[in-house]
Amino acid sequence: MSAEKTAITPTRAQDFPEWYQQVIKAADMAENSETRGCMVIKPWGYGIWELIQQQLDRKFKATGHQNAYFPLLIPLAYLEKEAEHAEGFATECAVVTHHRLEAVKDPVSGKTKMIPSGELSEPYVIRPTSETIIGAAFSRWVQSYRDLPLLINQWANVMRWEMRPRLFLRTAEFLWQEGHTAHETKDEAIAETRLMHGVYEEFLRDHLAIPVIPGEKTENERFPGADMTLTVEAMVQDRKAIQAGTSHYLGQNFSKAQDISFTGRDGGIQHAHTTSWGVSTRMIGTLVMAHADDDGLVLPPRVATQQIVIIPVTPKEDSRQAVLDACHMLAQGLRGSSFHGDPLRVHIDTRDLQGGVKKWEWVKKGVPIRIEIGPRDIESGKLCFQRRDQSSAAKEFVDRDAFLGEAVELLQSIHDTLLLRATEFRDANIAPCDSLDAFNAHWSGENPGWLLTPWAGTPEQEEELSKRHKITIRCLPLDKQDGEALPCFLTGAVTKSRAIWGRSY
RNA sequence: CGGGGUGUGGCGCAGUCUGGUAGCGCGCUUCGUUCGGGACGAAGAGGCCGUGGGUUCGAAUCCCGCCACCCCGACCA
Repeated sequence: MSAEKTAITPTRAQDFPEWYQQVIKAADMAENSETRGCMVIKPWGYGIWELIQQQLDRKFKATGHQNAYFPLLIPLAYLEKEAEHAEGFATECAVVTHHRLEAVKDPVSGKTKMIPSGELSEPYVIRPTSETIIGAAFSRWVQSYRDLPLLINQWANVMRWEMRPRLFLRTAEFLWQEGHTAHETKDEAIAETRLMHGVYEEFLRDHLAIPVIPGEKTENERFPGADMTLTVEAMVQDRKAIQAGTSHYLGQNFSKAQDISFTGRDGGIQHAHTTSWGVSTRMIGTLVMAHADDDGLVLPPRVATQQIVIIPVTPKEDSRQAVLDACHMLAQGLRGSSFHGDPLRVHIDTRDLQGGVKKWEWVKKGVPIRIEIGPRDIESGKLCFQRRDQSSAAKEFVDRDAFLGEAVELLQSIHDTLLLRATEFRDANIAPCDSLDAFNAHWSGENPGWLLTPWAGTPEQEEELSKRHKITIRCLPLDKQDGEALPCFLTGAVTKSRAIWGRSY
């Protein structure tokens, strides 16, 4: 049998990285911009981000956080306060050194050039993350234990001068949220770190249909300046890992460096315990790599810019208006339903294009449900619908009235299917491993998947293995730190702890 | 920051070796046929060939500089 035609070339099996770029292009989500390493996020991609924002923001508010906004530019001196943190971000910082331009005519070409002038006495760094500038504010805001906890979130853009950008996964500028909190005690701060870690896990699972493994980073992989970094790790279709979100317990490192201190219940001066946590537009890249197929994007319904697209089939002028009326009536009805608290997002595609062109456009954009209504359906009261989680040829015919009642269930079923598929794929690609020989052999494969091992090695031993196989410990899975005591695959030392190893983005 | 590559209508490319003033496919516009369907035909619009200088009667093409982007590494949400 000849290979079926796919909407995306190459396919995942042929060239995964190129397939990824083509999916984004075909779905019209984003494009590279003139500005080095930066992307233009187009409406279809930005719509996904807006939904992610709205839904996450609700969860942040529900857990007691408030939004605020801090400056894009950070005084260079702030970054020098926490040594480990500064060192961690130094090579990626973009620096603002001037505050005006001067028009100068080039004597040779006669063209006017704008030359930076007005050098700043103190340069600014474009925020790569905001711990330092938010910490400076916290040090002013916190005076007494009564001012704590301080629970702040910021939706913002940040800049990290990355050497190898890739749409959504790694861009020089990206959008994210960064939560920053200060607490009276270590226990409270750690509880907060875990709470938000849990929020991320739940969000990825219930909203993006991405099953993640919650775990802790090893010392080597920790955020610069953190005492503990929790992560949610997703496996995408080439079996690589993507860190989808992190939550850090920063101890008193930043509060001591930036003097976030307060008078405690006993009248003594104490330093706050702080946390920070964030997810970024990288989640959109993760979503693409987790769910898209060889026909393009596949959107989980909760973050689909449009959840249902209705394509009127109007072959004859005399029935045209009746078909359009039926489409509008159906859309109206559907918009009256709600899915997880939001009205259904329904679009009628009335553009004057061939039906097949429209269909494939929406397939490539990943719309969960496509509906067609034509003259024959007007008489019968039916409609034809197609699910994006099924073959692009599969069609179902149902009564329009019945569909109205089933639409929400249908969307949930699509979500469940995506989550189940991703979970089965992930679980089929995590192998237990207890010997060094098997470990070493594993990584020579093309797309090796992850290994779960008993682990009691040192950071130096971890680094050696990481470099040799181009892998990292993705995390120490939270639910696997107190298992059966087994010998570490490297050192032989008996341990109850397990580590997950894999290649990552 | 190292190694490679590419800059030509909206997109993808040919033309560059062997200088003589620009071409193909897709897309776009219009008309017609077709269509529960990613169709076809015809006509049409659209380009200071990345940028600055040099050689030449003449440069997309040769020489020098610069800039940008892409791919492969090291770094990273």
